Amino acid sequence: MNAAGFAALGHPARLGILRRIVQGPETGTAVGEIQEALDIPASTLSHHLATLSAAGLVSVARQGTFLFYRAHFQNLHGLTDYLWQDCCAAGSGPAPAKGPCPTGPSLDVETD
Amino acid sequence: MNAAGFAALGHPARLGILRRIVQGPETGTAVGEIQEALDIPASTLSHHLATLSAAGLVSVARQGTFLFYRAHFQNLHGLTDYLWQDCCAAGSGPAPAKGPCPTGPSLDVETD
DNA sequence: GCTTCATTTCGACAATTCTAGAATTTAGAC
DNA sequence: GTCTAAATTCTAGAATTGTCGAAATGAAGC
Repeated sequence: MNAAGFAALGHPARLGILRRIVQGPETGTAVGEIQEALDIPASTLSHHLATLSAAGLVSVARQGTFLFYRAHFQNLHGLTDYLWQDCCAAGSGPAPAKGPCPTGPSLDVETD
Repeated sequence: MNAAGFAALGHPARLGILRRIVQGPETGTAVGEIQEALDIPASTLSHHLATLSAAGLVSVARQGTFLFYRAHFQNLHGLTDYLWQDCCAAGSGPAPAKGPCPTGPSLDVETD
């Protein structure tokens, strides 16, 4: 189950899609907006969104003809929580230990 | 670059391998030990270790005929740091906010 | 040098994932 | 009911990843 979550993040396009969703309004981001911003063919985008959704990393809600995708933060947290439980089990390195909100946005998704 | 890291975690076998390495001694875990513990054919295991290594999640050192794999915690941290910078950029949900070492080991890798 | 052990590389096949155009579904407006 | 817009599903080909036995490599010990 966790592997599926990481696998869903393991593609530059999906990382970019998730980022767009995360940085969008809390009410969700429409597929068309993502498509326009990232310039991905609609069917390909839909496929990636389905992968993210199946992994529980995003949720979707319809509003008229639009579908709004929102980040599922709880499951995103769960994913890294899992990783740090592993790390801490080894007693190695001081875990993340980051405050509620560290630096800020500064990510290169397509720098792959 | 980050996508490769997540992709490396995106396979149950590799998650199990990493877990084994992380929970092993800080000096590293020999391939043979991992193989015996997880019962994976040597060539398959080697392939997965190469993937983890290419993603920078583990490092390797030879000692005689043995190869000892160790977790590269800095890069593991970097991976989740990346994720939380994304999340925080949205101003949503209180980031991980976990102390240095939370609960403990209690993971099901193969529960997939 | 030969042997043995630990691990990787090679090679071949199966399985999965990625991509994207075309057809379809869903919902609202007239 | 028909039209239009938004997004998905269908379909298929390309590309990548996963699996694993067999052969090759690297490092000791004799």
